Amino acid sequence: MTAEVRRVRGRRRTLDEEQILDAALSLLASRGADSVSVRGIASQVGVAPNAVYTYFPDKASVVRALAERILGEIDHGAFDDRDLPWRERIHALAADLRARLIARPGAIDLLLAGPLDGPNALALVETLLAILADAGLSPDDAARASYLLIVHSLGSIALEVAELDRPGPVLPEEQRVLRRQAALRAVPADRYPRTASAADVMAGSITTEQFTWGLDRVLDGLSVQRSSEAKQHPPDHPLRG
Amino acid sequence: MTAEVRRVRGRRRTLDEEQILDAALSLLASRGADSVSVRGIASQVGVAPNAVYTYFPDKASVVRALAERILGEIDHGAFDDRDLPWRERIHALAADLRARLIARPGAIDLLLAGPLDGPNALALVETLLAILADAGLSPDDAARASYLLIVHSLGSIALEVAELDRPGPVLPEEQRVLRRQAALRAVPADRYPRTASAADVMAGSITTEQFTWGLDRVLDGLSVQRSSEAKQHPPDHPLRG
DNA sequence: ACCTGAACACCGTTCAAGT
DNA sequence: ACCTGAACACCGTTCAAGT
Repeated sequence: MTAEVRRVRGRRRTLDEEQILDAALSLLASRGADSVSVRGIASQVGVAPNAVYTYFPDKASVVRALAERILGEIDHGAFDDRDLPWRERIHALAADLRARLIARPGAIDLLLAGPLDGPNALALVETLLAILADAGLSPDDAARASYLLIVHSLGSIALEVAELDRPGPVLPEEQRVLRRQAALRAVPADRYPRTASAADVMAGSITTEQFTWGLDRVLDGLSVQRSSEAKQHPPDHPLRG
Repeated sequence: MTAEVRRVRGRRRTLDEEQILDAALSLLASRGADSVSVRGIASQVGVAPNAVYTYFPDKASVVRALAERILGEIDHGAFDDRDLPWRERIHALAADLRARLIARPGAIDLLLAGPLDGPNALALVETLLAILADAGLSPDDAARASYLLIVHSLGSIALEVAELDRPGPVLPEEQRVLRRQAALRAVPADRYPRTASAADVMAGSITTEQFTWGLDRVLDGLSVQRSSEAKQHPPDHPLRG
């Protein structure tokens, strides 16, 4: 019955887990993933390095909590409007995730540092499964599809972030494309003829537009598979609702 | 005319770049990505830590060279048989890449640590573009498609490696699925009903079979896009050849 | 119970010195 | 030209001690 934790003896807590994660997030935003160190966090909150170990057993668990917290910023309620077409809902969810992770380079490294098995990661999967069920996919198809969509989204983000000059402030998309364009135009056409002549298109692969295009191709692929394997419910006409 | 570099004065080189990369690769295989340190490499080749800086300007360039070397292991010649169906050629290429990177956990982190702009990365893109051209895609479509395929492949691999208990030896696929299954079966069904009831299917998402399935969905998506935008050349009947 | 100081075993990198 | 020893500024983590 006593859910409250008794802290009778000894010093009061000067911090809590959230303040530690706040500090870590601010370091991540300002100076990149490498600066998210136990010592850096400690000095950010004004405490000795080893005081962090009062709240987390090791650095890995701080990183896990940080990844969870970033995923927790997503408002799942924004994507469960079943009146909207399911493709739109998935696009909105993916775009939201991408915008958040690109804005905080280094965050994707934290997410990919371990299994995505926290409550907020599971909530994200659950939301995706709900949308895919509304789209008419069977539970098994929806499970496979949700993983494929996560692979596409996180994979795109990881490749896009890998192009950044780390660390440093995030340049606007247009400038990043121009840099990539310059690099790709320097590709020797004698050795890489196809790459060289497609340089400008390849440079655009890190844009929002191409991310959306790729997502549409994946969704097309899922629709093809669905319509050929389960003809009893045609596309965009879910059985339920 | 004198392509040979003159080394008249001073000590002879006791090493070369390749030996450094050999040592780094063996560390990567035996003790994971974290152990690929300048000091670790140096002691592996039996030299003082700072001797590495004779061959590489900094650690980042060692990592770049290492990523390039891993991509260089792929035998592109194995995928340019134009008598084989293009889907098969892409599957073979992706499967080869995946097998190499899963066998060496940590390698995917090195690849995603910076831009994929080295000679071997470009050669990989060039090979993909050639296959996609054989498939009948326009140069622009092929460029977009090649990036999408790389995103899917590297994204799958990154998520799969993130599930591993790092560091340590790579468990066989079946055992990794069983571990994941156990974790997913523990998901509370009241809060995550869809995830919980799809636990066994979700557990299989890190398998070769699911990787292949996902790749097929992406390829389906590309085919849909191609057949609706360019009906002049039907699927699996390239214009050329 | 929580925080500190000090220490241990690392890390990347630089610099002056030796050959 | 190449390698070394020593140093600098880090890192994660542990441990005994103080309140």
